[in-house]
Amino acid sequence: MAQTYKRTLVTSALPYANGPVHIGHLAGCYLPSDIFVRYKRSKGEDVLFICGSDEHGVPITIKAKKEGITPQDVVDKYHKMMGDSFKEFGISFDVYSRTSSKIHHQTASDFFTVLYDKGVFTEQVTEQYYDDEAKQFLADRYIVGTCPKCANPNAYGDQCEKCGSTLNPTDLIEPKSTLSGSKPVLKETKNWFLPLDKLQPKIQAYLDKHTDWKNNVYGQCKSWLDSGDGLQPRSMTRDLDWGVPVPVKGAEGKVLYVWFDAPIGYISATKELRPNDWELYWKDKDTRLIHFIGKDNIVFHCIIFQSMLMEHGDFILADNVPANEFLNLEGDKISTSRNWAVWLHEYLLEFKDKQDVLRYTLCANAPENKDNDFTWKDFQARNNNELVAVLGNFVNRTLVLTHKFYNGKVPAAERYTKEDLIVLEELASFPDKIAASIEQFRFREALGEMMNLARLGNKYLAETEPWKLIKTDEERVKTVMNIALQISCNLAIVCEPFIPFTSSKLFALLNMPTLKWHAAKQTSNMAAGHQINKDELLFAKIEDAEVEAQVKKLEDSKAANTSAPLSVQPAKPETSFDDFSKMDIRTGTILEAERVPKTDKLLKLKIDTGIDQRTVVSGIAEYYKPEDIIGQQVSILINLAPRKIKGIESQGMILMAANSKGELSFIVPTKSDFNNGSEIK
RNA sequence: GGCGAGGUAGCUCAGUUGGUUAGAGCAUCGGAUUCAUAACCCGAAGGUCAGGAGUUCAAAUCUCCUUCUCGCUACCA
Repeated sequence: MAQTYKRTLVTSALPYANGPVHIGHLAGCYLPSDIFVRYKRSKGEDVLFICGSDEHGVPITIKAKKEGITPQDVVDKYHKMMGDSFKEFGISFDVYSRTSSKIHHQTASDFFTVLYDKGVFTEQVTEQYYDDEAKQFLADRYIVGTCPKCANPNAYGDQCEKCGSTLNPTDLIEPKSTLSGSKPVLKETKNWFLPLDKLQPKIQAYLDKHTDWKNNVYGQCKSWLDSGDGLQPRSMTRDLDWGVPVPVKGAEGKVLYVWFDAPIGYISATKELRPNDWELYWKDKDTRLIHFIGKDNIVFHCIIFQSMLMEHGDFILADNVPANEFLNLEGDKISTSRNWAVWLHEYLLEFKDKQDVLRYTLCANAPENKDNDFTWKDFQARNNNELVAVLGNFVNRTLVLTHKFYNGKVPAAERYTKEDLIVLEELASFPDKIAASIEQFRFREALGEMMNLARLGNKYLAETEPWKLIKTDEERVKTVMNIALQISCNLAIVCEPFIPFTSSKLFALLNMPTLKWHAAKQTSNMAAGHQINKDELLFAKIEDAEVEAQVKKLEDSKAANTSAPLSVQPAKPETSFDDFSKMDIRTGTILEAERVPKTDKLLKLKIDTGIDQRTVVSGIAEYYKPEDIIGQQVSILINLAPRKIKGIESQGMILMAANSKGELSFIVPTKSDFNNGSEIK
């Protein structure tokens, strides 16, 4: 901690180029990093701010396929859209690059080669699904099949989106390639793994040096290291054709794992920005590297990427990784697929030129230590009660009075009273206070301090009452107004990291050039006789109707989602009667039921099948309590091969109906005299 | 079930190595005021610090148990 650095390299998580940017992204990492960087720049420090689009990975190829365009088309579209949004909101990247660029491919490829030549990777041959028709291996996302848990026939190879379970492609019942529709076959393939298990001691030592990281970040890293068997080797290559080709002989048709490739994007973007001296920022011990991310990226940045850098050997490691938690919206998780989000490009259509209002609100409500909720009501309140009433109002009354008394010319401070000196001293103390908070990544606190400066101004005016004093003591009023103007000017300086648009507007109103951080410690930035511009409001009130419309918009999209008929899964491929009749399904009755210890979903059932009594383990504990289902009639597949689950041999499968929410229900005869062992056919 | 992060005023959050009557902003109520976007300024009210037990002269802060929320993870034939 005591270390001092000559320069800072700030990276902000590379957004994935398959959708527009929403407020969660902004609050999570782009706004905090921007505030941090703007502050550093204002202090005159050497800082670079790096970002770009993450354009590889399977979801992009799937989206492309769905829309009938190429992956390049997809990333071109969103790269531009995201870049525009960031620019419009004043996120001041020094470079906004992309991982599909040539320089990135080269950089990532070289990086891999270095690790490969050093023998860092372990090679491992595994069986993966292969599509014979399309002649390629299938990424998890390219395989759909029936979810073994909720019977959703459209589960992906890595996850079922209906019930949320994490899957392996081999878990799927009736897997199907999304490329050709054919049934994939298992085929051997070689991939290169980063042996995180062996690197664990090094990573542990690295983390031990950074116990000052935020609780959520440090805790989550520890969770990975300490849980179960510790870190596991992870494949750094994938059988896919969209990405950076693996630069190894015999690796045709393979690309780098997107999480290997993406963080290297920070390096290539730096190269792009500073072709000649980029290494200064990545390889010099005097550089401080900071990754701003959201909490979903913690493991990749703190463990995997740092391991890569360590093993490469030439690079510095991150000094801090300030990750924010998640921002919710009106009480619900932000969701792209449910359209439960505030999109930046849409926001600006309805709140033109109000970038700073959103920046302010998101910073004030940033999920710094725990998940937080964004509500439109709060957005309105922050604008009306804080930006308008405190900051805007102070500046406005200062400007109005200056024009009224002095035709807009800054009066000279004639003689300071004791009270004046106290206010001036306090005024000069703000930059350091705000800076201290920013340096600790406490942006909401920093923002609060900034507003306190405006409060100081309002209080000063209320106490000195220049509008009254002008009738009795004109000389005194000059000093008072001079001080009020100095406060306004210093506000323009210290508010810049948070609300840069307002800052430049305020500098313009004051007819002042943009001043840097150190000037905010001065109390005489505005010289006597200086002419200010005509007063104008910094912020406008936001009316109830405006935010109500936004809430309604959200409610509408929620209604659209819930009123939409529970989606029905498309039919599976044709099967033969023979295949069907191989299954022996009977009615049975539950005799006993108990929870399987240490699981959330499993019940151990004893079933009378009419033929015998057998034990079945079933994942229905979330929907049925053991005591409620004793005597319950069920349908059971009895000739399914037995399988051990949590050490218990399960001899059959209870058939369940599953709706699109993944909820389960027993299927039973609707007439009474169907004894155990009745065939279902 | 395991691991991690949280649970502090109506709302959003601070509370440093345990130390006197637990803080801030917003909202509420009262007062003052009119330069200002019914804004500002002053003041008040509002908390068994999730619950319980323990350690201590002293606990929001340390230990244990219970409970709720979020994230990761295991189980689903």
